[in-house]
Amino acid sequence: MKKISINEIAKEAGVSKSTVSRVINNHPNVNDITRRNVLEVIERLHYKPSDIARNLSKSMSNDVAVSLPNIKNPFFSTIITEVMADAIASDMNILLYTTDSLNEDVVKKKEQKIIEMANKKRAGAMLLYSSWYTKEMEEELKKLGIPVILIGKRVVDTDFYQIVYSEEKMAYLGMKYLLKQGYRKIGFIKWHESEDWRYSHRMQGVQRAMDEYGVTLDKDLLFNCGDYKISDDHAKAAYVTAKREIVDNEEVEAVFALTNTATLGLIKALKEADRKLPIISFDDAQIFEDLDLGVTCIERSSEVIGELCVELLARVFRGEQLEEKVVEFEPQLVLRGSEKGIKF
Amino acid sequence: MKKISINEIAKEAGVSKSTVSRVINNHPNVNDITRRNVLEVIERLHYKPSDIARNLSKSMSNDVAVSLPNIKNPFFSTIITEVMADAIASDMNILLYTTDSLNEDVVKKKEQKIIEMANKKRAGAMLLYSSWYTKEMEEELKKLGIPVILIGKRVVDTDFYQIVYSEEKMAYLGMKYLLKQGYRKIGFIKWHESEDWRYSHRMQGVQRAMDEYGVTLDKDLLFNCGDYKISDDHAKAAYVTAKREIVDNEEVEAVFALTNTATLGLIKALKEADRKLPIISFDDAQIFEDLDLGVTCIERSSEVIGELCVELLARVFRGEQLEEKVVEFEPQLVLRGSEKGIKF
DNA sequence: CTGAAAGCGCTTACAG
DNA sequence: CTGAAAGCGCTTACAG
Repeated sequence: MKKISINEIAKEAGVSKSTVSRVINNHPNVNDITRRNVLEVIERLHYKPSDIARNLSKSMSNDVAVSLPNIKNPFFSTIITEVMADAIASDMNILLYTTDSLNEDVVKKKEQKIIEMANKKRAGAMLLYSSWYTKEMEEELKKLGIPVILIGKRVVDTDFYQIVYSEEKMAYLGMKYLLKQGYRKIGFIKWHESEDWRYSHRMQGVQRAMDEYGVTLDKDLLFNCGDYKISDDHAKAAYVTAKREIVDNEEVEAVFALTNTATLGLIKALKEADRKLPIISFDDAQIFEDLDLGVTCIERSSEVIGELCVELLARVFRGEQLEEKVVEFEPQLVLRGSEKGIKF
Repeated sequence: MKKISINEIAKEAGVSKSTVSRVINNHPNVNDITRRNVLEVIERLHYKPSDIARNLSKSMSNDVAVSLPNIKNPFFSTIITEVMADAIASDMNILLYTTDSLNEDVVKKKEQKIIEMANKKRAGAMLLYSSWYTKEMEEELKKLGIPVILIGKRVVDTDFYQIVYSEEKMAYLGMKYLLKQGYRKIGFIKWHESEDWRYSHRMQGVQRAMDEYGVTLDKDLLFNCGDYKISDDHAKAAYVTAKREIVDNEEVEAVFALTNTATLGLIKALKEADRKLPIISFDDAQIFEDLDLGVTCIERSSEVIGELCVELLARVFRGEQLEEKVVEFEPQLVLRGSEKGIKF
């Protein structure tokens, strides 16, 4: 079924398509009665101008490409939700892409494809959270020739806008608190650095806190989930790791889970063994509250980040050049009790 | 920064744009050496053909509009994830829209806007989950003139494809099991029918099971979360409701939570009061497993639904007319222990 | 195997 | 206030 176009409207209304275009775009210089007539025809024929034709002719775009690791993590779904609400209100469309993998190579390959797709779509802006941001990506993104907003850890060598939080500072905050509580044999649930650069930053934060307290890292207390290639499911991998290595480990006095999903897996394992270890979670999760688990965590507010994205996006779409290239967040330690021992 | 177009490539390669177009689209009738030459230029100039120009000229589209209530519910995020993976692999773009509200009027207004946006974008297909599907929506959707796939409860009077599950049957299954266990004073956490049609279907299922057992419904055991307009957050609303009306209610022998999010809130409230009531959840949730809560539920697999969407979408995009307009799912009762009393 | 030309559905100076 | 014409960046018969 063929869509009706501006030509049919023009013919039906007995005017040129220039005029139709003017009324569609609310140009002032249109005779009132002409306008009303055209509007009536548009209404009657259910005509909706094609964004694609319009974008082509104006060489602009009303969609923003959003690339995220996944959408199941509440952190990301919250961001999307915020951005979405504004997008719909502002007549912008969101082209959503997710990579959905923990494998660095897979992710990079997908991201490359995603950038290419956004490119072909001639998106007007791009929002990107990449776990492994590289010089090559920066180059690919630059070729888009559109404003890009990077979310996540700070990238030193970039020309794009950034909404950042310091992974290092977050880990530092959590670790320092545990040390302050007097714990010394602290275990870490993490992935290999090679699997995710974020963990190396987190470990730096841990290290900084230890240095302050004159404590040295005990390699035996680093529990790498990556060692068990069980699943792409973070929680499950952490669960297995905790079950095998932590639950019966008398050494461990407390655990710092370096991911909110890992925290979930850890809790499950501890619960099964009925071991009420003190734990702290890197990142909060709605579910912690829903289930009243009293999980102490280092929080970065995805709502706030979402709002920031909305704001930046709006301005950037208007063609504004922003002064501040980088917006940084202050993470916060939220005490809920689990730092003295998790309850189930 | 102006994007380079097919014209620049043609000029640079010393051929016409027709030829460039042919090599882009892998037409067979191109001289091998011409092709290689053009390819080289394309590579060198980082040329990516514009989807928007191409779509306009071919009067086709490579994006699918997806409209969902929200993206935080695992049921929906799973579906998107499945669809996404396939979309990226097939060079299709997903235009994502969510309504994010529990208010019927708000949702309807947003959906109208969403359909209009998809229309202007000239999307090639649409995937839609609507909590309040109406005749008017059907009409609006028809005007799109594209294949539409409805997910959710069965709509009797529609020409579109449907991927359905029976809410009635699901509720029936859960209720029947509780009755079979011998419970008679069964409480329900639900919303008002007026707030969401799904609940009326669910209550029909409940009724059918009761009829079979010759039991009559006790209105005092219907706990409507909608009565507390606390929050758009299902879990929180259910938590408050349960806390006020269920936790200290000696009458109640078991609870059927008519939403997975409600189940979460209920568990939280029960846990605070340390009341180990038997409960069943309508719908599963990943988190139940992650936390090892042993929640018995009626499950409909979002993975399977996601795969179905992918398959239908692929065929429908190819212009296929499918025989089967409706695909129905069999819900399943998954026993995990909470039907005898929730553990925390 | 290749190019000129028309067309996809809009917008936008330019005349009038 | 309005229309004819060119252009946005592609594709696709139609000739050759």
